[in-house]
Amino acid sequence: MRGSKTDLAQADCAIARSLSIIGDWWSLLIIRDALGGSQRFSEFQKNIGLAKNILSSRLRKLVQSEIFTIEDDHSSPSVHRYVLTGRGKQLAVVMLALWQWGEDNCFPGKLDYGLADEASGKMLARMELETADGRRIDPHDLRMVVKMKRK
Amino acid sequence: MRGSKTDLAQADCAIARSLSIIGDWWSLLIIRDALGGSQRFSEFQKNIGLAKNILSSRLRKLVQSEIFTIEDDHSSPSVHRYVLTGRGKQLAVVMLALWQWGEDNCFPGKLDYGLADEASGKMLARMELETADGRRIDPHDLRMVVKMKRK
DNA sequence: CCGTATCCATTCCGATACTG
DNA sequence: CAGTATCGGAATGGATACGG
Repeated sequence: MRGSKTDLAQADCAIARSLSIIGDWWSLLIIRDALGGSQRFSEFQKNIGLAKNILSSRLRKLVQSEIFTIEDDHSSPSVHRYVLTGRGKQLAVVMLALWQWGEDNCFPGKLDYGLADEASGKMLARMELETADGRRIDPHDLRMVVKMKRK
Repeated sequence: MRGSKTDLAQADCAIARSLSIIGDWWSLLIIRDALGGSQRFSEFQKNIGLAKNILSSRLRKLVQSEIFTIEDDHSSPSVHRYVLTGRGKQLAVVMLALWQWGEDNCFPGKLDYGLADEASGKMLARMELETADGRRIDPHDLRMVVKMKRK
């Protein structure tokens, strides 16, 4: 098995499994675009600026992984739309976390724009770490370990 | 410029910039391990199971990106520890988001373990989307857009 | 307009061998 | 133990050409 990639899909870790599905640039950027309302092949290509063959293969994989479903567009046959599934939409939490981190750490001058909910027009709040009983944790003080859940 | 990768580091999007730094499997898995307490080369290699040359190059990149700093270990010279910086620790939010998604969507039988804070022994709470005024949003109802911040 | 197919450069990855 | 060096194979990515 030289040169073949490790398969994380069966790993015994939720993070590893997530990454096996969405752990590359393009997939996450596509999903980001979709969360903003894009549905068509050409929209993705234009907004993200990646090659068409890559977009094609990523979309195929994401459909297989049930992040998107394909629906027909009334406007014309042989035109379809890529619509996020429930699982796909749930990735908004991951997106917001990535946005937040990038905003804090990748922009020397502070950013004057952020993520909002379009329907209400309201900005999205920062996400913070909390323990199950509602106490905030500063990431600096956290050591994150895996633990059995209590019944 | 055939075959060369697009550079996302200067993109006008916080998510894209984040991904330019941590947008690959191994980096995120290394950081996950570090959040759990790992600091040494061999620990990472053993826990994650990747080739040494890859680990070496990833650690180098992550040090350059100021996710880790290198500190000496008293135990022996020429042994050093990879210690997470503040920026690095802040990635715990991203990790938790990825864990949550993977737990919900990548495990057919529900998982009987989760992420906890080691010091207090308490489980970490789920993260939810909220608007700035504290109203919860179901991902299903969200359309995420970029918006100017108000002063 | 929506993709698929092909070509080729670059990067990624794993195995191994090697140095201190 | 902590890496570096090198090698071949695989996957990724961009450009372009093509078909519906």
